[in-house]
Amino acid sequence: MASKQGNKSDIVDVARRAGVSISTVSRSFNHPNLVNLATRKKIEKSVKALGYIRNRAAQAMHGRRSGTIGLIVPTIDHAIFAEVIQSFSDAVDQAGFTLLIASHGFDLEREYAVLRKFLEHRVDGVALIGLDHSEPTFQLLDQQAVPVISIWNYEEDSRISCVGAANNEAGELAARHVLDLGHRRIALVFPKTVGNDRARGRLEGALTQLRRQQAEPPEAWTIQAPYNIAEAKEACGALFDLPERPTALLCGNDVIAQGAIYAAVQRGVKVPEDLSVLGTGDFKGRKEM
Amino acid sequence: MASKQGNKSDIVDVARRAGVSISTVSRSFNHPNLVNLATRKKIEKSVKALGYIRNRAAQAMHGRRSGTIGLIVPTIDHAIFAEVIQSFSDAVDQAGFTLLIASHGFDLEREYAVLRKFLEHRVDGVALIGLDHSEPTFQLLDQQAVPVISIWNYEEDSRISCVGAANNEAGELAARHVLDLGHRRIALVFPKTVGNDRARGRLEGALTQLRRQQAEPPEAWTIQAPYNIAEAKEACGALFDLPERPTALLCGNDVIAQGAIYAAVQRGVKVPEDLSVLGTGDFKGRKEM
DNA sequence: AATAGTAATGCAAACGTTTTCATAAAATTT
DNA sequence: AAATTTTATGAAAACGTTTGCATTACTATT
Repeated sequence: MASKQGNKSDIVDVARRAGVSISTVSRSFNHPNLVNLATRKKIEKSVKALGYIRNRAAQAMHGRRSGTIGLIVPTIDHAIFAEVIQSFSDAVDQAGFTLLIASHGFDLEREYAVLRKFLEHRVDGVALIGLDHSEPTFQLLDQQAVPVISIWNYEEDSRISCVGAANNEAGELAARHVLDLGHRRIALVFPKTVGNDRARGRLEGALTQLRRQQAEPPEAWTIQAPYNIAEAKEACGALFDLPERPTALLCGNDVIAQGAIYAAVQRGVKVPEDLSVLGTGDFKGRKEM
Repeated sequence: MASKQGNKSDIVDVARRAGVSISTVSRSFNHPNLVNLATRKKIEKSVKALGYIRNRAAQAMHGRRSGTIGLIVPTIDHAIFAEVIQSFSDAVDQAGFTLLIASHGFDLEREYAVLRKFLEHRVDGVALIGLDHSEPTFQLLDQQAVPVISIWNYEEDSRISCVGAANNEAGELAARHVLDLGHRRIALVFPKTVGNDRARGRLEGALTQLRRQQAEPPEAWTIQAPYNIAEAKEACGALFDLPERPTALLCGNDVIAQGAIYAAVQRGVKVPEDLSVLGTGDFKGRKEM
């Protein structure tokens, strides 16, 4: 075995063993074409023998890149974020970078703290989720001039580069669709919009469009429902028990839409014959069974 | 505004602005009690004014810790792993460390590559999932003497520290349970065991126990099913169509158990009256609806 | 009042690399 | 064969910190 225990060989050791200078060793890593093939082989051998592993920390100190990208999410343990993280991770990996990750549990102060930590590690770039961030976060970001991108929502006039869903547009589109279908009595079922820019955007978009076509729903037809099928079902149930019933439901997300359908079925309201239900999202249908 | 653009202030700038030496600045970060309160205040002010952010890379170079922990998982986008990652992340965070993460898609060579990458970043510790790793991975691990832990399965004689389920025991326990219930005609439905140490462990444990009590199932009663309710249902269906039917089903996981129940129901076999079904895992019941 | 501790600070060496500049050797041109 | 270019290498300065040692100024002890 080539390795003794507790060995932490550095570039100097490698150089000595290969009988060359450390500059040559460094060069053979970073600009292999500048060093003679035979020399390179010797170095490679020395590296293997010593079990040498380069120290990125030392590299990073030279103004070179740290080779890391930071991703800050609200939470990891949620299907939708897990998906994003996976894709992001794959891309980062493929580019030869390493991914730093942290979750803040929807707490913007923790988000700021995490960002600082990442900056201490000199990440070469950061990705955040969504466009709602604290002022200090925004300031830190452009004070440090670190490349940053926001994933999740798209807004024309965002303070940082972003890629994601254009929720306002989605809402408008949804409203236009049911209107085009001929509906005039349209109810809106959305989750709480405080601290939920997606829902807010969709709701605003939908309302804008409905107003534009003189189909703004009455107070009683704009209700709130949590992100939870059972509770959404209940909330929608109340809607059906009103004297005047809407002919279409615009739901803020697919979970609510699902609940709405169950509520309708329970009351014998036929979907889509008696009621149109539109969800926003792209849930896959139930695959199982 | 205190910050100009493109400012990359370092500890020297901070020291100069505060009118102290860099040693004092460094000390005020790392051993605040060794520096006079008034001085500390001055330094703090200087830090704020310059928007200075410490460089962990430079710190790491001093043999100090890098402040990072690496977590290598097969895949992120899977509920069970996402849960583990979330918990791990929280713990790492709380300890003031930063989490490096990577997934290898069940490819042990990629796992090795990722480990190397993490080692280049001088992680202070690594966590892996499961106990199946390539020989080079194991060697690298103890050659570099990096603290390592495996999450997922527990095995007495593991090469690396581990914490997780003791699958052999789980299998034995499951078998003992149905035997204690009085069953003698017990079938086993497990996923493929190649490359799936959990399933293998459980199956082995179960078989050991069944043999011990002279209740080893006939060839036809030991079947394979994929991790998928629909297909598991089908696989189990075949089992029920045999001339001689088992009275109990030992399933390798909860998904299979679910499929088994559906298959039974479909054929009018009553669970648990006519058939006992035991799954291994801790799936929550269906919450929705 | 002299002495011994203690508290607060600075100097300079170290950490493991990369990179600029200089130099030697080899290959090419005249 | 001399002059020029190219190729391969090394010496040493930098990167931004931490830390051991030395120094100074106080504070407590005798």
